[in-house]
Amino acid sequence: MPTVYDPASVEQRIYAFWEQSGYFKAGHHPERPGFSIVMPPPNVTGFLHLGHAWDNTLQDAIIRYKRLAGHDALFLPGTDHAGIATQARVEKALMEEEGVSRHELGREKFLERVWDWKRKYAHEITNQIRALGSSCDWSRERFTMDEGLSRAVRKVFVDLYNKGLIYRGNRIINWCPRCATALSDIEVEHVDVEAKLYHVSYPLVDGSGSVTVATTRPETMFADVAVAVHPEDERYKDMVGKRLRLPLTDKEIPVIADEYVDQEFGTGCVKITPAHDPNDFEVGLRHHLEMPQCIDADGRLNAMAGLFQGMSREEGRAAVVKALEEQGFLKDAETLNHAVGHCSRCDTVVEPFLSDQWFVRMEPLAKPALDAVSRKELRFVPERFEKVFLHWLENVRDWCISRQLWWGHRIPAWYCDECQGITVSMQDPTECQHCHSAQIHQDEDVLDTWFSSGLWPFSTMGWPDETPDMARFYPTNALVTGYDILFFWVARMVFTGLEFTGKMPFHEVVVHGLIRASDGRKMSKSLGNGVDPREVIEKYGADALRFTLATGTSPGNDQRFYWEKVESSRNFINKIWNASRFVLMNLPDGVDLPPLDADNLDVSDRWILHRLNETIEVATNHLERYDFGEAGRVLYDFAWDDFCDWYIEFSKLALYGDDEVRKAQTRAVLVHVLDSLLRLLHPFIPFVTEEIWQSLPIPGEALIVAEWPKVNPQWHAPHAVRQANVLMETIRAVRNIRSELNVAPSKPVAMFVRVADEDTAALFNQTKHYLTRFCHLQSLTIGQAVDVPKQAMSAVVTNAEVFLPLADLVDIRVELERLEKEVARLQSEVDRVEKKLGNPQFVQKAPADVVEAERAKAVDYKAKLAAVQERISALRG
RNA sequence: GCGGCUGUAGCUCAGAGGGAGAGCACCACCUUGACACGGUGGGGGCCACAGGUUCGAUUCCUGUCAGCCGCACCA
Repeated sequence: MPTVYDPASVEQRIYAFWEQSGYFKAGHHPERPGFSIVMPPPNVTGFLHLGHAWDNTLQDAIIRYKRLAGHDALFLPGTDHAGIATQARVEKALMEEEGVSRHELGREKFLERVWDWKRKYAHEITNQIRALGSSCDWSRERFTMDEGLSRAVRKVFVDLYNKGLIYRGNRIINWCPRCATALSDIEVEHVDVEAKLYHVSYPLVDGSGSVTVATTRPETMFADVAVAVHPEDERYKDMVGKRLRLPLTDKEIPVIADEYVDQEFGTGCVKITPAHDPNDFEVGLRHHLEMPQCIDADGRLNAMAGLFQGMSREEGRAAVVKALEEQGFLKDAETLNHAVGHCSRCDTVVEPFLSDQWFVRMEPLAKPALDAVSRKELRFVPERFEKVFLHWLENVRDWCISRQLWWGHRIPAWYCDECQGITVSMQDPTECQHCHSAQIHQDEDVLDTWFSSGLWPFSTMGWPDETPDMARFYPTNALVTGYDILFFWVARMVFTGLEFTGKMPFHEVVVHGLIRASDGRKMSKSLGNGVDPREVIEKYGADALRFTLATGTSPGNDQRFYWEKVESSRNFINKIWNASRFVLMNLPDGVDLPPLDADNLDVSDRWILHRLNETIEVATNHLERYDFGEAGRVLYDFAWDDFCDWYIEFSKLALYGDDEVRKAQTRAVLVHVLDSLLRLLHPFIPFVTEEIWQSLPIPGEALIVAEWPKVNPQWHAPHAVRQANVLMETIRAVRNIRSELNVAPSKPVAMFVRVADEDTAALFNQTKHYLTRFCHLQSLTIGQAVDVPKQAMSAVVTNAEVFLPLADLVDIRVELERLEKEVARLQSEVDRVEKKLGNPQFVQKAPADVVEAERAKAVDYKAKLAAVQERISALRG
C-alpha cells in the first residue's frame, strides 16, 4: 500500500465492481423495508455543476446509509429534457457552427439534432454521476421524454382537461420576445430598475381641457383603449364618461372609473392598455373593452403604431417620448424605481402579451396540497421552508403550460378546421370529436418542462400502470433539492401526486442551499467563476469532493466553495488511508483475530470501544435527521483525534511488545474499530472506505452491502473513560512542560507523581507503560508521599501532581510565573463555580445533575488550585 | 410592502440554556518503526448592538444596525 492514497487508481474500479455486482439495484430484498429517492433529473443542457454534485452527494449519502441500515434502497436516476433551455442551447450551437436557424432546418430535422444533443449530454451526465460515486439503480434510469413518461404526461393532460382543470384561453401571459415563447410566472425574474414615469397629457375631445396620465410605457399608448381614474377621486369625477383624443393618433378613448387606480400614485390617471399590461387586462375584462395589440410577438411595434412601426420597444419608447415632447403632450418625467420582469433564461425584458395559451387551473389543485402540508403529511428539513412553500401555494395563480417551442411534449389537442372544436385524447384522433370532420390539426406547441418534471416521482415508477415499483417504492421517502426549485418543482410534484395518486409523492423534503464561489457570489457562466466538479474529482478524488460538500455546513444554508476545504477533506481521507495501512501492516498474513475478550482489554481498549459506541449513537442520530454536517464532524473527530492520535499510538505498546494475548486483542480492537469506522464513513466517502474494507480480514463481500454498526452495551465503560482522560491529561501536561522548556521530546526524563489516593495510585500504576513511552521517561515514581526535588517543573492533573526534575533547565523564576498564571486560571474557574453554587436559586432550580456536575468541578478545581499554591510556596520556601 | 436567512478567531464556518469550537492561516519544536496530505505544543474571540425571559443567555424572545435571499400587478 502506498503512503499516499490515489483516488484515480481506485474509484473507477470500485464503481465498476459495485455496479457489476448489482449492488445498486433495488428490489433484491423484498423482506426488508423499502426506501426510495428519485434523483432530481439534471437538465440535458450541458455538464453538471457543483450544485448537482452537492445534491447528488446528499442523496447518495442517505441511500448508502439506509442500505447499510437494512433497507431495500432505491436511488432512481434520470435526466430532464429541459425544453426551453435545451432548445436554446442547440439553436445557439447550430447558429454558431453551421449558421443555420431552426426554422431553416425545419421542425423534424431540428428535433433530430436536439435528440443528438440529448444523447451526448445525457451520457456525459450519467458518467459524471458515476464518477461521483452515486449508487443509483441504472436499470431504472429515466428521461422525461421516454415513451412511458410521455404517456404519463398525456394522461395527466387529458384527465385534467376532462375535469376542466386545464383550459385554453386568450389571456395575458409573460412573453419573452427573444425566446419567442410564453413563460410561466415563476420563469420571470423581477428586477428593480430605475425608470421614468412619464406624465402625458390626453386632451378631451370637446376641447374643454385634458387629463394627464402617468405611464412608464408610453410606447404602448397606441393600444390604449381608455383612461381610468378612481371612482371616488374628486379631481376627476366630472371627467368620467368623457372622451379623450389619444395623442399622436386620431383615436378617441373614454375616461372610465375603476377602483384599481391608486389615487396617490402618479397623477391618479392610468392609461388602460389591456393587451400589454396584466392589470389593464383585468380592467379591460371588467369594462368590456377592446384589446388591440400594438406590439407583436417579436417585440416590435406594429402597424397600429403608425410611424413607429418596426421599432423595438426601447426604440419606440424613445421615439414616442420625443414626439410627445415635440407636440407638447409631455408634461413631466419623474424618476421611478420599479420591478420589471425579465426572462429568467435570457434576461430579456418580458412583454405582457395577450395570446391563446393553455392553463392549469390552480386553485382546486393547490387546496388539497395546502391542506396536506398543513396536516404535516409533508415534512420540510429544515422546517422553515414549509412557510415559504405554503405562502406560495396560497397565492398561486393559474399556470400557463403552453410553450411556443419544438422540443418537448407536444400538446395533445387537435383543432377542427370546420367547427373549430377542440379534441383532446389519449390516442391521436383521426377526426373531430364534435363534428367528426377529418380536417383537424394538432396544436403546434409543447408543454412547459415542469409539467413533466412534476410527475417525476410516479411517472418514473411506471404510472399510470400499477407496476410493482409503484407498489413498493411509491410514495418515495425523501426528496433532496435546493431551495431554488421549491416552487418550480416540489410544489408541482405535490399537487400532481395528490391529484393523480392520492398520495404525497414523498414524506420529507430535504432542502439544501446553493453552492457559491469563494467570494460569496453565485457561480455562473457569465461571471466565469464556476468550478467544474470533474476538475475537483480529477485533482482530489470524488470522496474528497463529497466530504467537502456534505460537511461543514448547516442544513438549508448556502456554502462557499474553497479549494482549501477540498484539500482538507483529501487530507482526512489520506489520514484514514494511513491509519488503515497501520492496522493492516500489523496483521500478519493469515492471522486469526480472536473475539474481543473483556478480561484482556486494557484501559485504552475499553476507552476507544466506549467512544466508538458514543460515536455510533450520535452519528446515527444526526444521519436520521439528515444533519450531515454534524454527523461528518463527529466522525471526523472520532477518526482523527480518538482513533488516530490516541488509540493507534496506545496500541503500539502492545503490538511491539511480547504479550501475545494482548497483541492479539489489540489487533482485534484495531480491526473492529476500523471496520466500524469505515462503515460509518461509507455514506460520505464510499470509494476509499470500500477499497480499505476489501483488504480487512473480516467476513462480508462488500462494504456497500454490509451492516450499519450498532451500539454494543457490553463496551459501555465510563470508568475506563475517566482513567483514559487522566492519562491523556497527564501526557499533555508533560508535553507542555517539555515544550516550554525546549526539552527535546526524545530526551528521557524522570517523573514523580504524587497521587491523592489509592485509586489514583492504581490508575497511574496501570498506565505506567503508556506514561513511560508517551512522556519518554527514564524513571517513574508514583506515591502518595514522594520526595520531590526542588528544581522541578510541575503540573496538576485530576487527583495528582506530576513533577519533572529538570534541574539544569529549570529557572525557578520562570516556573513561578507559569504557576502563577495557572493559579489565576484555576482561581477564576473556582470563583465562577463557587458563585453558582453560592446562589440558592441555582441550587434549588437548576436540574440536579447540573448542580452535581458543578459540585464535582468545584472539588476538582479547588484541589488543583491548592496543589499549585502549595507548589508555589514550596518553591519560594 | 410581506416573509426568511446571516452576523462567533485573520479567512471559511460549526455549535449549544450551565466550562467559547473546527478547518485553513499564524508562531515554535519534531525526518518518533501509518501518515510532512504528518506529529507535538502555542498565540488569537465582550459569540454585531440594546433591552427582556431565566437561578443562569453567546444560545430563547423583542427591537436596532449591517449584509444577503425569496415573494408582491403599484401604472
